[in-house]
Formats: sequence, structure tokens, C-alpha cells
Amino acid sequence: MATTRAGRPRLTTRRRPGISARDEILDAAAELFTTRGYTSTSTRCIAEAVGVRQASLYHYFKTKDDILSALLHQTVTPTLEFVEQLAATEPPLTPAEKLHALASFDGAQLLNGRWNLGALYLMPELREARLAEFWAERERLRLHYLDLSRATVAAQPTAYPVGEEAADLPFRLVESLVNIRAAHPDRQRSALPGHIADACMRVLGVPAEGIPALRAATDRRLAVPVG
Amino acid sequence: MATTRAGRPRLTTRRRPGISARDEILDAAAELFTTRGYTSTSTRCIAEAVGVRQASLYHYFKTKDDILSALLHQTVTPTLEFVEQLAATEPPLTPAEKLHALASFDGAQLLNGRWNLGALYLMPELREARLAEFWAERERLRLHYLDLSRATVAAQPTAYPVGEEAADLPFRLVESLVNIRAAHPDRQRSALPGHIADACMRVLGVPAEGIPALRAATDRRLAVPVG
DNA sequence: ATTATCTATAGATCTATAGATAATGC
DNA sequence: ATTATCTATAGATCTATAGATAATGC
Repeated sequence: MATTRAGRPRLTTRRRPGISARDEILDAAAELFTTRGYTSTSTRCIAEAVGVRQASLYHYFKTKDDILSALLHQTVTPTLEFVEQLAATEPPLTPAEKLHALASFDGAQLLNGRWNLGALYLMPELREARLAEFWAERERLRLHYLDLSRATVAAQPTAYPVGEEAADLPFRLVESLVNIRAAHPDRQRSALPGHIADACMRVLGVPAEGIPALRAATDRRLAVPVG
Repeated sequence: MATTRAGRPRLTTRRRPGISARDEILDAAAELFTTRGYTSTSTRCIAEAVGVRQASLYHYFKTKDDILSALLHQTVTPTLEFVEQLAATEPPLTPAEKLHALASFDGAQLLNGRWNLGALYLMPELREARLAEFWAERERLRLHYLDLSRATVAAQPTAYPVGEEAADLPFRLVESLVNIRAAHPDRQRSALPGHIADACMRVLGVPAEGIPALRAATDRRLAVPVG
């Protein structure tokens, strides 16, 4: 029961009740940045979506960039934590098991957020120095995918070996969920991450008959709250 | 030998000699839009990159949007033409052959352009009504991929069938070349489209031993100037 | 005469800051 | 006293238009 907090009252009643003013701003910004782009979204636009005056945003964020930065960090952190949990699992998982679980988890993160925040990754205007910290985290995640993919390829004994170039593709397949979501905003998609994880295996040359077992193991792993 | 054309002379000498003024503008805009984003790139910025005054752009393009629109159309048209050529080939190709060739061709288009124009597809601010004509063309291309992918999946007799959901993935794999190029701008990449085309096959459940033949056929097909 | 450029500018933004104001909390 | 909001605005853009100017071409 949020009793009224100190401070001058808003002109409008709250539109996103139940969350803090800071989160209201992040939520509105996430919606607008992902649907209209970062530069095209003015601070006035965000403020209107929240129901406050433009200048009021600056009580919570020093600059417009800071809003973006907060949103971006929110998208990588949970997946990086999940990677660490996978590495610590006992008995140790095979690379294929880890990769399958990672792709499923990461895919679900990208699809189930309230807004399609992954779409932000692809906007050229944010390959800027001021976001270097975020990009470094994202690159760390890509390298985890790459390591696991290489190990998975290496473990496949096949007469028609899959090239090392395939090792970047699982990361890209999961990333493509962003585009799929953008193209079909209202499609039923809870099953997609599992299918993408399977596709990652096929792309790396894992024989089809081995994939159902990987899927079952991942489903068990993600069903219990991790940690 | 371009003799001096009519009109008041520029203040600066040409920086991109040998092409028309309109193409100079398109080239500068392509570079800036793909590296800094559309909205973040001002018309003044484009003009400076060309070496003319900001207002001079408007002699060639009615609005900034028109520059973008010209660039976007340039990216889909050749691939749609290639699809038509594939359909008309005699004797008829199998769906897998067509898809493999399409992925290779489209991938090469995305990678070999002077600028990474595919990066424009992903910018939310251009899902705008004024670009509807471009998006309709792009959707036509996606549906070609989808049809060929479905037919390819259906043709695979396997005990572990690949789901129908996989049929959207070849289009996404090719599209991911945009991200790969953005992430590694200077990587050697002439071999990538072929690898992506192979990966499309694996993702659809085509058995590994069938893929080298498809690759060889595509390479032959793309070596001769098509048409 | 026609063309491709230029200069100048209107009018509409947009971000961020300064400082006033209206609540609560002590 | 502290806090969250408000009003007002400075200063910096940005797009597009009007109209002048300096070439070539007939």
C-alpha cells in the first residue's frame, strides 16, 4: 500500500501504478526506444508517456543516455549470471548441454521481457564510447557462446565435419529472436527458445538423434528456479 | 571524362570523383546512416561528408526520408530478381537447391556492399508508414525463404523430424550477417555466405552428407554471371 | 535559359539547468 | 528539512524553403 510520498503532487494520476517513479520512466522509455528508436524518442515523449513534465525526468537520471544505459545493463546481467551457474553445476555438464541450456535461457529472456529490449542492440547510434561498459559485457556473453560452440563442434565425430565458422552462429540464432519478435509482435512464442536451442545444435552438426535428450535435460534445468 | 557541368561551382573540390552528385549523396548517407543511425545523422552531416552545403541536398531529394528510401530499395531489388531467375531455371531446381543458392546470393549482397546497408532494416524508427512500400518488398523476400524452407523440411525423411518452426530460421541466419559484419567490420568474409547457406541446410535437417553437393551446385550457379 | 550550387533564415524542435512550489516527515 | 514535482527558459540544434549567384549550353 504505497502511502503518498513526499514531494509536489503530479498533475496527472499515475498510469503505471505499483512501481517506483524511476521504474515508470524506465518502462516508458523501454517501450518508446524499442518501437521508435533512441534518437527519435525525445525526453518530452518519455515524460508524456509517464505523465510528468519533461524536466522531472532529470530528478532520476542525469542524462537521456543514463536511461538507455540502465535499460541495456538490465538485459545482459541475468544471462551472465546464468552462465556462471552452468559452469558451477555438479557433476559438470558437457559443452552441448551448457550451450543448449544457455540458448534456451537467453532466448526466453529476450522473448519474455515486457518490451523487446534486444532490439536496442542493433541500433548503430549506440555503438558509442559512453556505452562501452555495456558492450564489454555483451561481448563477454558472445565469447561464452563461442567457446561452448567450438567445444560442441569439436566433439562431433562426423565424416562431413562442420567448419569452425559455424561456431558464431548459435549466438546469432538466439539474437535473431529479436528480429522475429519485431516482425511478429503478437505471435505465440513460448516454444521458440527451445526450438532455437535445438537449431543451435543442428547448426553445429550435433546428430538429430541426440537432440531430444538435450532438450529434455534443459527443460528440467529451467523448470526448477535456478540457483 | 566528365567535363564540368552547368551550375554554380562547389566551394570544395569533389571527394568522391567519378560518380554523379546524387550518388555522392547516397554514398555519404549510406555510410553515416549505417554507422551513426538515421535520426542521429543530420542533413548537415551528410552535406559535410559530400562537401556541399546542407541546402544543396534538396536539389536531389525532396526530403531526408527520400534519401533513406532510395537506399533501402537498392538493397532488396537485386535479390528479388535473383529469386525470379531461380524459379525460371530449367530443368527445375529442388527447393533445397534454390534455397541454398538464394542464401548464398543474398548473403553476398549483404556482405559485399560498400556499406552495411542491411543494418538499416533493424532500426525501429523506420518501421514507419512512409516506408511501407519497402517493407512490403522485404516481406515478399521473407516469404520466398519461408516457402523454400518449408518445402525443404518436408522433403527430409528422418526419424527425428525438424519442426515447422525451423522454417523461419534460414532467413534469420542470412539476416544475421548484418550483425556479424557490424561486430567485425574488418574480418575476411568472402567465405561466409557459403557457410551460412550450408548452415541453413543443417538447420532444416538436411543430412550432412547431402550438403557438399548443394554447395558445389550453388558455386557453379553463382560463378557464371546470372541471367 | 537552364542548371547546380550558394547564402540566409523561419519555425520547430530538443536537452538540460535554474529555481519555485507543494507535499510529507521530524 | 527533505523530497518530488512543477514552470520557464537558454542555447543548440535540425529540416526545409526562398531566393541569389555563377557556371554551361543554345
